[in-house]
Amino acid sequence: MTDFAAEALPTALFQSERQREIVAATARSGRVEVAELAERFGVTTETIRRDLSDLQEQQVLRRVHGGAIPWEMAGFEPLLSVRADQHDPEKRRLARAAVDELPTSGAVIIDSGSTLTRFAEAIPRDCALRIVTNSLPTAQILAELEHTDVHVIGGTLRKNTMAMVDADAVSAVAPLSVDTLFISCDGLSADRGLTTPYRAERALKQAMIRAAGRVIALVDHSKVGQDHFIRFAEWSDIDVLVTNTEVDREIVARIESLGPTVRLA
Amino acid sequence: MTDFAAEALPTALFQSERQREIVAATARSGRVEVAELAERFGVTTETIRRDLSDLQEQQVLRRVHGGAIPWEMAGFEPLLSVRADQHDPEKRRLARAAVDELPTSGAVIIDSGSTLTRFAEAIPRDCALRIVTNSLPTAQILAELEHTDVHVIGGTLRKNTMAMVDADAVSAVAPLSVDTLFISCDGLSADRGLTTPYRAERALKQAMIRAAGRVIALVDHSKVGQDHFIRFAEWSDIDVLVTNTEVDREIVARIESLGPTVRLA
DNA sequence: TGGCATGTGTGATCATGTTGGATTAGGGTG
DNA sequence: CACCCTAATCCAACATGATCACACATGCCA
Repeated sequence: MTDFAAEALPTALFQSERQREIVAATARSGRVEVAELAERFGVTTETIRRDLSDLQEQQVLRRVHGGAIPWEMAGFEPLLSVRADQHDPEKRRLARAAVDELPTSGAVIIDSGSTLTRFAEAIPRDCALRIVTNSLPTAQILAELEHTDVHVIGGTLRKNTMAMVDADAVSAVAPLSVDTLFISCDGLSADRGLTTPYRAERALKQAMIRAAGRVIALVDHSKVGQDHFIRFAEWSDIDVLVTNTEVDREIVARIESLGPTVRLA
Repeated sequence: MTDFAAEALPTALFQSERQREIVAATARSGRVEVAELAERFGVTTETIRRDLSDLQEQQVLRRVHGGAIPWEMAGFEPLLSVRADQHDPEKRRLARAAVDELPTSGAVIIDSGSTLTRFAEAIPRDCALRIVTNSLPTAQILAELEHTDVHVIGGTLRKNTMAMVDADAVSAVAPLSVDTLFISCDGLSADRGLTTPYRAERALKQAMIRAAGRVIALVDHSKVGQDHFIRFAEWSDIDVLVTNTEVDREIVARIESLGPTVRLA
């Protein structure tokens, strides 16, 4: 019971002040409760509920039964958010490095995955390419690039990755021809190439590889040396592998002997 | 506790002096109240309100209901995208009403547009449908419906609407057959039906209408009576029009005589 | 005389409380 | 696992008082 903020405030607060406090409390403790807030501010639970609804509309926090939680902690699939939390700085690092691999003109595909969403964030604002993606969050970020044409691959939305990976997506990718593909995977090794635990991903990723003249794989070091059940690319398919400096150098050497250039960041 | 209110000033102050004092008080305590200031300076609340409006224009403080707070403290910039939207409350109202038109099973299409994004938010969490949409924000919201299959229509992203409306989108919609379509428009009138200023939208919206057994139009009252250049649907295409109670009742009557049921919310 | 600053009055809007009826979460229990 | 129960929570609708915006009136001073 951290009662540090329990001092009864002498004056009634403005709505905006109260809402600011609620946001701060939510960010601090990760969760606030309606009843607790009502008591603390000396208002009814209905008022607090209205505050929470307002703040939810402003996308500052998200309502849950009985209270609210910070916006960024909500909704997005455990898989992606957990991973993002885990190796986020590394992913940003290699995303920044991979920007060098963007062509100066033409078209590229950006695969789905949290690393590639970080990559999309790292693309300079003056970029003037045609970019194709099957990832909803990546598309959203790319939309802010003024001079870039964003093309979304349609299909059934896989909710844990927020990406389209079904047969519709494959047939939308098949006719494309792009300069560069930025792809990711859930595991890779020198022996088995790029792998994923999801069968559905295989056809799409292979279609993407066929569509691209040049393939750049962005994979953080935690996945290097891990194998999964479904194998979708061999090393001869990959032109450049971008990963973190923390990676096992011996594996890097073996991969490089199989063709790809490996860049560390 | 500096009891600065004790400086009861015998002489009436000039406006500029009073305003300077208000700024100082706001900076000092982080908040001022209209009534309190009025009493302190011996002027009416209306005068204080005018002062606060002036000072807000000079960006030294920010008005809130009942008083004002320092400019810089009004922090956490809420995403203006949602809030800046015109007629947002009305849209939410009619979105809630339109939920009744959802079938209990089967497939539906949800068109793009801010009203329909509000509609997606209003869909109950236990909804178990297959939902097709060409709107990125709508897809993102639908992704949280656990039992719902979300299908995204691919194509080139139109950045101002965050939706796909090109030829790719049309050919993705063409083969579909769904129970209900929820559609919007930029203008409608009894004479000219549903219209939009965007030529590209026409083919897609017509394909959607052809794909659907039942068509529900969600349009807030501000668009009723407005005509735009491109006409994409006649009233015989529309089964139900959901709009706000503020709408011109005479227009409603004329529309109903042409076939559609009109629901007011 | 005209431009300001200010006061006054009125109807609109806003923030909050209140109430009653729906929903939901979380336990049991079979 | 399905079912039911209970209490908490939520939501919509209405009521109320405070606050606000606007139009207009007043008064002051160059």
